[in-house]
Amino acid sequence: MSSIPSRRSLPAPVPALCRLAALAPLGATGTAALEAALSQAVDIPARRELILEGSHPGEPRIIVKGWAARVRMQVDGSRQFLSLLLPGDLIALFGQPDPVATSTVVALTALKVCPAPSCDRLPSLASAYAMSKAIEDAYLLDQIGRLGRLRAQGRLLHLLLELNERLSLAGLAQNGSFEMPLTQEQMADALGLTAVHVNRMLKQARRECGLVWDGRRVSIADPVQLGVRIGRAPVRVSGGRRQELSTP
Amino acid sequence: MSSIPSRRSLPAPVPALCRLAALAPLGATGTAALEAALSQAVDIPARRELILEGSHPGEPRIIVKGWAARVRMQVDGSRQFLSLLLPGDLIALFGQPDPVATSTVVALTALKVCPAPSCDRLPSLASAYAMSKAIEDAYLLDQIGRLGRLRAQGRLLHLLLELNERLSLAGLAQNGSFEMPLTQEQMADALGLTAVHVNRMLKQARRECGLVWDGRRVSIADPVQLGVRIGRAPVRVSGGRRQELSTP
DNA sequence: CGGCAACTTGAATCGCTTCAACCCGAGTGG
DNA sequence: CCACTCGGGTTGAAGCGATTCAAGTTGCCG
Repeated sequence: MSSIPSRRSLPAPVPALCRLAALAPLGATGTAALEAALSQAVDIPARRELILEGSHPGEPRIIVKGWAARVRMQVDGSRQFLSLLLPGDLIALFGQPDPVATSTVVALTALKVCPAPSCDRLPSLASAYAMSKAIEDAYLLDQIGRLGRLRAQGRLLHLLLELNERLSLAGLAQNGSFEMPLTQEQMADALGLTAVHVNRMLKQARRECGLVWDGRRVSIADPVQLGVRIGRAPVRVSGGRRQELSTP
Repeated sequence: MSSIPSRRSLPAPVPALCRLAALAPLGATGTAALEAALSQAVDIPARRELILEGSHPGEPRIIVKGWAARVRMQVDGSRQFLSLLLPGDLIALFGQPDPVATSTVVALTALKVCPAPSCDRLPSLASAYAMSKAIEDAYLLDQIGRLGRLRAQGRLLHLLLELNERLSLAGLAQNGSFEMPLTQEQMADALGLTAVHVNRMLKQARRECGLVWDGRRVSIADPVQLGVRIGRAPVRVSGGRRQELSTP
């Protein structure tokens, strides 16, 4: 919720730091390393490709600001977003030697990215990275479930709940309300639908689910209740004791 | 006893070992550790669940024989297979502390599984595991692309090519022909379709694509050409130079 | 002002699901 | 021995959900 370490109980001013601190206690050295890296953040224009499928992915980086997507192109020109990348997410983090990128990463908005500090000497960073990777994998599985077994409206609401959940971790969503920079066409690429149909489902969701979307900001009336309604549980990747996802 | 190291150039007698040896050079100690683990393989009946979503996943294991699936259940009772697990695949391998399984793993056929030797003291095993994990991730991305942007027939052929590719690595497929233990209903769960429609697409594929499927064995006339036709490239996760996974 | 990208809406078409019936081979038990 | 069931495969017909194509709107920016 609040950044873990010590001093501030206010939401961290930097969303990316806020997210990573929420994944694992960073300690003074981890925080310092990240802040040093953050100061080297560079700007990337929208539509720029950060990683090309089939090429060497380059050094690991952290998304500081803006949204990106991992994307797969089909021969017929249609696109499928494999996952969305939000502030605090890591890219180009690989375990195997001599890695080759398995997907293209493209900036959906203007972006700020910084190098991800090496975690070789910083166990606290290493475990934050491991958590981040585990969470990313879990959301990939969610994406498969969405595309495989949900209809258009379920997919849309499911994804909005995921975004709310992930942005909350970085302090970028409050009470089911968050900045939403994607166009309907980009939503369609994420959902395996056409932009036209996303538009229709959106209209329906506004009517039936208390969804507000003015083009810049999304507000979900009651995220928890909506999650129950469409059968979506929050993603959890560690912590043996039952969290309070209780249905008593 | 020995498999890769020295004497035989024939395919290794144990498919699981064959696959892991193909991922990274195992060396004598790695091979020995795996063979010791293989001798502890146990039988699991079909339909048994090996890991339950939301619970602690238990110790890492290797699938020695048979097929399994990672599966997500929907509230309405429909199932979606997230990935198929074949001989040589690892399960319950996590990087984060105190992990919680993000998907259920269920045996699709009768199974033999053995414990996966710890890789803490065996760098060669560690890199084989890392490769295995990277490959698994890559196939998850393929699954997303399949479900998001392919029609039924494309999905079916795409998956069959994936299976051919993966089984080849373990020495379980030759010239596009392999044992196929899945029912059409299980294929449907993997493809996000209904069993009825899988049946129809199969019939069409037999007519139009030179596919043979007698219920136990699948044969693809020309896997390479079919891959080109439907726009599928072999999965590759490392090695800047082009590998050849050639099917000569 | 024109031009462009994103959003909106309608109508026709298509792909897949749904529901149904039927076939077949492998047990199983009277 | 045959009637029975049961899981898996096969096929037809009807219905619906999503796509496609097309036209029109809005807002933004040079």
